[in-house]
Amino acid sequence: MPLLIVESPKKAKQIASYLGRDWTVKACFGHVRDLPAKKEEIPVKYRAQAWARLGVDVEGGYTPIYVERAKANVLAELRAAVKAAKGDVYLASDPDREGESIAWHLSVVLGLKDARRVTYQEVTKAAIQKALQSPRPINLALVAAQESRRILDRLAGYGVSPLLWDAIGGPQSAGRVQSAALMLLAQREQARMRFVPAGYWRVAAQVGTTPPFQATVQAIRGLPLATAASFTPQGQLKEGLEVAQLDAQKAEGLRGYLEGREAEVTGIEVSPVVRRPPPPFTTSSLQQAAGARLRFSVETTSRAAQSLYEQGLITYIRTDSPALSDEALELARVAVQERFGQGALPPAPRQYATRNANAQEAHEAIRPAGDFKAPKATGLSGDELALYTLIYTRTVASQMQDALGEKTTVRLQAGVVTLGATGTRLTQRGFTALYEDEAEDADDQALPALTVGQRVGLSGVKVEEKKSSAPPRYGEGAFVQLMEKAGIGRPSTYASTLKTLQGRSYVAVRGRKLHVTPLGLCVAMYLMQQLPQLVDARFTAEMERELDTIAQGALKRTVYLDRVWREALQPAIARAQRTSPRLRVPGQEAVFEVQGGQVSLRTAQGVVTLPPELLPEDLNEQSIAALLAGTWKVGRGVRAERVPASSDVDKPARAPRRKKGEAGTTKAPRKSRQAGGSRKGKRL
DNA sequence: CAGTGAGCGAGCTTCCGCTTGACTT
Repeated sequence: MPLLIVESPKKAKQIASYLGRDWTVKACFGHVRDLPAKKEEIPVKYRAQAWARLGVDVEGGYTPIYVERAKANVLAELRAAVKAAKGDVYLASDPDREGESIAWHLSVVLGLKDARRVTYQEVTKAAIQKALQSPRPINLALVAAQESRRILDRLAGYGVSPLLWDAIGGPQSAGRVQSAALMLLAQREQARMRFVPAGYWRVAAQVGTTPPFQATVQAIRGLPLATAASFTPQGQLKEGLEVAQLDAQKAEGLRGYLEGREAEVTGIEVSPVVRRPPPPFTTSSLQQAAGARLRFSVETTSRAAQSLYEQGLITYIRTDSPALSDEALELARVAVQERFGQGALPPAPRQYATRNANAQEAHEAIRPAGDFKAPKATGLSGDELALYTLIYTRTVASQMQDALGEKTTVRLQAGVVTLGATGTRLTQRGFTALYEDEAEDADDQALPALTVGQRVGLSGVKVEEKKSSAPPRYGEGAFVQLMEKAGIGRPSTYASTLKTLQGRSYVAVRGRKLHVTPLGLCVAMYLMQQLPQLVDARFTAEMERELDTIAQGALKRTVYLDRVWREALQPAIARAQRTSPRLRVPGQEAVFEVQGGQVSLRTAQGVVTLPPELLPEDLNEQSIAALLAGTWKVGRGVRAERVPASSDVDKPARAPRRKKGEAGTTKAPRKSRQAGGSRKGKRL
């Protein structure tokens, strides 16, 4: 009886139902071998080698040591199944670089002579049967690309981390993905600390039509009024920009000038607006949307999605492709037709392509599985119902018509002052019909019918001083999307990278935003100075290009690894200073110092060890004085948790217990270090 | 003489990516 091996047990069950009793289908649960993680995993015969710690013979052609990683019973079951199949085995791991590698490791571990590799893009009976008819040998060039990736990550991670043990102290870590991610966050944090806000004024008047509408001052004597975009991050007016700047007195004068004055409509522009439905979900866009709309953390989303997948309600959850299978396109179109009628459907199904250059597209989009159960029919509740509804709605919406409308821009002249207003009106709701519970854009207003030359009255003039704001900190979802765009990490690792950064206390979540801790800033700055190539997101982009060349058979693995290791990383590690970094705190007369994994703040008045919950945003003159006096407490001088905006009120209520858990995650590892650190517990 | 404590030295920490339960708390 032939044997088919796939990665996921869920998929195995599905495929077994297609193939019937003539086949055995087994899961290998992902990778079955890996480099040894720690000393006791290194086979005894290698332990004396200088390179043994790395698990890769860097002197002998980068030969890796592989040890079995899978749970013992998994491999035992596979071996028994291979025996029963008399070697008639098909390897159907995922159709990407990692999947090819898994197939190769399986062929070695299971002693398969002429391994038969099969791949398919969608899990349907027809696709599987077709795939089984054309098995091919394992693509060893693609395996070499994966092996290069694995070795590079090991050399970078295990090569650089020890520098941090010396320079920072404690169980610190560095890696191609986590350090580049940390750097992105640190750069944003630094940009915020350096940011100098600039003041500007917004002046708006009510226009006395029926209905009335709001118009804002655009220009005075033809000179545009300064806005946030007129200033540099240093708070200076941008070079060569001529704008009108107000102060309190001038703004008040302008108010008096406009109040009760008559204005003339001098221009009306109407332009068409087309809004396309958003594409079906990938791992990263689902995490982003669930964060924004349901206020889920990345971890909450991952957990709920995994459960929905296991219940057979949605397709595979770790994917970088927004594409829908033909079957799914049809089911989504049926759902649209049943609810909104034929008119809501575009003539042809909409197919979506990824815009991500690194996408491997081994799976389709995240969508309802099977027969597209309506959310109400699933019997779900709580987080899972909310997430399923989000996925269902997004999938169905993706097969609906565009929303069409027109945007009207009006210009008014009142003496020397030019005012403007815009309004958008939808003429065809299209997919937005599915999102009717949504609040409209705050800027959108209905404009009355106007004609050029018409005279209208201004009243209720409001002047408001505003400040340009620093680039915002990332929320978890937005950051996952940034990682994807930068090409660092994979759908299966976005959540765990965030967890690693928090577990190491480099990053903390406060008010649903990602903050870099003082320790994270010190680590990032140290790496930036000593190993700039590692923290550069372009390192990964370059790696991906080279791996592609290896996969095409046009570049030798050893040649590439020599270039990144022997000629670049290894000498940089050898040259690196191992002294602890000092980091000036922007805007303060203070310096971060770090010793034994502990960050202290040094000022002219003295030195104080920073409490673990202190974040850079907490530092100002008052808090530094309190720290030195030993009276600082978290929450003092920190804005209270944001009260939900009114538009959030109708969203599903979130259980408060989760917030508590999130706040706790950053504390535990630090405590263990302070206690002397012999605790072996793995938190990650 | 037995117990205590200071001081010293050795050993440890770590990567990324693929997949799920089986464990506690």
